[in-house]
Amino acid sequence: MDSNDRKNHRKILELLEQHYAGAVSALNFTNPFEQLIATMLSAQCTDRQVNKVTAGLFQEYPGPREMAALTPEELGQKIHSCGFYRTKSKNIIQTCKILMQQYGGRVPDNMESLTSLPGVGRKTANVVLSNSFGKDAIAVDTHVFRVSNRLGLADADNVRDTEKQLMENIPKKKWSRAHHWLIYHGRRVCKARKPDCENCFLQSLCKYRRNQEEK
DNA sequence: AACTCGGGGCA
DNA sequence: TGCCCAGAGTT
Repeated sequence: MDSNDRKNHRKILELLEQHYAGAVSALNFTNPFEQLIATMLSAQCTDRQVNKVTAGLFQEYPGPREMAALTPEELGQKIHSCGFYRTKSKNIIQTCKILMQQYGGRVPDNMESLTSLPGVGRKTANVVLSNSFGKDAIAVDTHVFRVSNRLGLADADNVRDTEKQLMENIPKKKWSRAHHWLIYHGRRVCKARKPDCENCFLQSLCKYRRNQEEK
């Protein structure tokens, strides 16, 4: 990590911000409970599908008390379009019951408690911690992992190292937005299978692109 | 590491 | 029609 790397990181972040400044995440919730449930729903389905479901869902069931009273069949019907609905409804209802029984109806604000909830893994926990509780954390999903590695914002073979390196390489002020930029870039341009390097505004700064050209 | 869960959107 | 999606849990 030398001054050239830092300069490169800074340029990449500037361009990401410039390019995606207007892009707003549909999965951004100030309310920790809403953030938790929306993120649990978002596993392997598009943000649009989640967004379609959540508005009405939170209107009708604003907290764990109300949501815990649903049967898996009832909730499954409501979240059907998000996929994996049987697993998700079962986990969400059980999580709501635990929130009521063990956490006074509130969402815990630490990693250990969050990941002990059924259906809540490290990524979901970090989204809640950083987004709704203002904790120092960056959630790393498949897009963030892949894109940050390709760009050289991280060089890691596991999620925890990516988290650490991103927190080192990105100014804290930009963490939550950078998380969104990387995901957005991963969906539109830096795709897993066929990255569209020819049309990428970061190609001159990208480590992956350089490596490809050397081949 | 390799499964399973899954309906919906999109080329 | 086939492929893939803001993951997590089990084997």
